[in-house]
Amino acid sequence: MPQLDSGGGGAGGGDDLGAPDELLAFQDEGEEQDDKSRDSAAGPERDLAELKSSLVNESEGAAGGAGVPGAGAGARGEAEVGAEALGREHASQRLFPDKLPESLEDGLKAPECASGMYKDTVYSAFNLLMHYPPPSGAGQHPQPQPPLHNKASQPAHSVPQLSPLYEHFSSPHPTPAPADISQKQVHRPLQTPDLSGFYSLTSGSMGQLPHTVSWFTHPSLMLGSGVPGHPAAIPHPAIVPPSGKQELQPYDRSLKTQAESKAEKEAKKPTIKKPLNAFMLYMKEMRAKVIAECTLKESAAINQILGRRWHALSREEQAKYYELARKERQLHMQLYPGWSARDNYGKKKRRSREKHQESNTDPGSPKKCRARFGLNQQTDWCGPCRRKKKCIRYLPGEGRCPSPVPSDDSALGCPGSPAPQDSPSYLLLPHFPTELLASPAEPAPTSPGLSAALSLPAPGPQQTPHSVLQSTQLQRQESQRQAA
DNA sequence: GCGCCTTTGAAGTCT
DNA sequence: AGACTTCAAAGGCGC
Repeated sequence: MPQLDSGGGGAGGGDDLGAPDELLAFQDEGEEQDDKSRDSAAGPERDLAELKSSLVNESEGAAGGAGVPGAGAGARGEAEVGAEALGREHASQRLFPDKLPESLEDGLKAPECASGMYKDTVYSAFNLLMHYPPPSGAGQHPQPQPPLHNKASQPAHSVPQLSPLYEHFSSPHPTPAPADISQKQVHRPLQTPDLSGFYSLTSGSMGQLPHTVSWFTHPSLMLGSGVPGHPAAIPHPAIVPPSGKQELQPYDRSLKTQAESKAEKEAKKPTIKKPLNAFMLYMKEMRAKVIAECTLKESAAINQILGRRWHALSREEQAKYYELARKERQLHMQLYPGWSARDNYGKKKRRSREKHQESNTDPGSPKKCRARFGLNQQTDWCGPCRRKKKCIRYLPGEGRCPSPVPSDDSALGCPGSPAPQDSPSYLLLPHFPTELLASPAEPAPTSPGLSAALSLPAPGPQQTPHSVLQSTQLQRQESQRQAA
């Protein structure tokens, strides 16, 4: 697997957490070609890669011109700009006075400005943590912040694209917490005997983040509950209160047994979210743009588009996000030394293994059906209506799909909209805009930017990012031969 | 109101 | 060790 070039300032850094911040190979058969084209940086394949990038950039540029708020700003909370943004802006101006006005996509567009994103995201934010002066009195008595800007008056592009963690901790007014956060948020660290082990950084981490410590202890960052004033009490974007239930009244609580209350406490523990990976950071940043360009709101479709865009990104562009994600993990690790991803296992979904097994044992389940007909489990819809959830070919009472999927792909498509042979799966979404069904080579006139927004590949053998679908077709043909 | 969808990546678990 | 599973974000949608 290709590793990030150390020269990219990336994963080769000595302070790795051990996580492989590597540019994962694409899942399609164009992987080798992509790698070769990027490695050789010459020839028609290189041109193609540039074309892809230009498509992405073009669409993103169009989005920026359309007044789409900076994706990061869009992904962030709505009303948290104000003094926070100004503070960041000032800090960034101090740090990178020459780059501040440039938007993130500017940094993405221009290879020579590839560091621009770092300036606006990783480094500015990280340096912000390092250098931004804590409020006077070691952060104990902050001066009231006058309302400096509202969002409308704050140019989106002037707001540095900050990753959630950096963004949050660099902000005097962190991501708005739930109104009842003071009642609900009981930090996991506060329930551990060793408070110092969590939000207040260890001595080693303090050495690494000297200025952030006092910043973190800013009273405005404190939770209203828990240990008032304790430096460990820091609201955090990665910390969410337990889903929505009101706490028991004291009287009710008194009725609970100790074990029950303990179990409830466990259940009500706020969840420390996983740090976002590179793709998640990218999605957060770009979602707003895609929504604006494609007038889509369905996240499933958006994510498919973003997934393709992600693959269309150059290694350097992806490296920025890998680096950002790496620093996110690093900071997350410092903030929550004892945290493990396992802590959140089972909290999000009750989609248990038994459920999966049940689904697998269901002869008409989509999974079974796709397997039966050689369809890809991840990308293929099962049946004429392309439903993921239920296999349309499953006939109740018969318990199994009656026949293999015909070779004619139109059988997979809804009437009147046959699925292209290599159509991306997002084109199969039920509510996908019809204009997006236009040929990738000939974008619909009504939405010329959509093709670019989707980063649809130019026709040609070298542009087959959805090899999954192609392999699916091969599998399908194979299954047909076997059936014959 | 919960869970699914959909994406990639990280990390945990299982075999 | 490798395969598999879960969870991060997001918002519409189905049940």
